[in-house]
Amino acid sequence: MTTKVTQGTLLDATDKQILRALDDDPRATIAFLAQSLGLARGTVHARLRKLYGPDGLAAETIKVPPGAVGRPLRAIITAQVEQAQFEELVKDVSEIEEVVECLGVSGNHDLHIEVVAADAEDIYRVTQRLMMCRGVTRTSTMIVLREVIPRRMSQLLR
Amino acid sequence: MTTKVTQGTLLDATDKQILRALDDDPRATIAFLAQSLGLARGTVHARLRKLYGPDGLAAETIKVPPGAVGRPLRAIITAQVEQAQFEELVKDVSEIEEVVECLGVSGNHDLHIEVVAADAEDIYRVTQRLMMCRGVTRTSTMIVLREVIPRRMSQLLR
DNA sequence: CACTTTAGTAGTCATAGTGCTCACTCTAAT
DNA sequence: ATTAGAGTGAGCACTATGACTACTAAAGTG
Repeated sequence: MTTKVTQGTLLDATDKQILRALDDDPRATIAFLAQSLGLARGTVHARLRKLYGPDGLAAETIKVPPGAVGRPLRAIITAQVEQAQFEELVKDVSEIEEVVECLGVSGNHDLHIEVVAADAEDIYRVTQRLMMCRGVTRTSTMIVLREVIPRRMSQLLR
Repeated sequence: MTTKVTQGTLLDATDKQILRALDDDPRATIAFLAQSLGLARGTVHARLRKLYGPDGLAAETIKVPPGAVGRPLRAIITAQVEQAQFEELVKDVSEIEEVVECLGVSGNHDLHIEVVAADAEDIYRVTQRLMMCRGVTRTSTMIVLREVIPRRMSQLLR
């Protein structure tokens, strides 16, 4: 088995089974997992300790619909930046709490920023704030009209 | 308090506190949460039952680094589609397991698809498969070079 | 205003789960 | 053949859970 759960190592079939079951029911007990997966309780216990441990693959996160925190709108903002002051830029962008993710991508645009907001005006304000971040030269905003496939990971655990 | 946790309702301060603590430590016990947040055990128990309950705001999901399941590369693919056969298209795209999310967006591109893959060749294969989905007329691929700000939600729980 | 509803607190209880050991087995690698 | 790593099943003391109680406080209704 390929079980060493450290950076760069893969999850084996048992890890995936456990994580999949946990995705179904995040607060399932160890005993329940063991029983429903046909494993010994100690085994699940040990796996979980590794998965959640210091250099494990921290395995869960909150999945709050942005609407539940007053920000039902989503937008994708792409931004072109001057490479010079990159670290300062990252700091500036990080401070915008509406920013949910920021990726550096290949292609015409340098940054790919995902944002949640209360309404259209709010998105406008966020865009303005982004324009004021050090190094940002241009932005382009796309509003998310529909979640065609909501974010999913469990299909990767097979 | 604004506590009815149903669709369209907001999380109140207590819900947010609990979820934030849970984001830190997904497997924290109810007793621990109660103690560290200065609430009665029964209160946390009741809140959690609602949050995770049938019409609660299902609150956690697995957060597996795609590298841990053999797909260290990420890409954003934008696709233009013919509106006609939309439902069929969604079905086709859903069947591609490398697709992690698919959003309908405003602007020039109709779909905004996030993909994980084993390597560049794998991304190429996924792109080819997307092109073969009913209704897709054009795609454009951006490789994710760096996670400038990793996906984060907890800043919204304040 | 009195009344009802809803949420929280602090306490109890029986049941169940946890984290930990141990001795044993199985498998793959040396 | 021997060793190292993982899984098993069992047992242990300890803790957490879920469900209950009686009581309090705040908010909404007639």
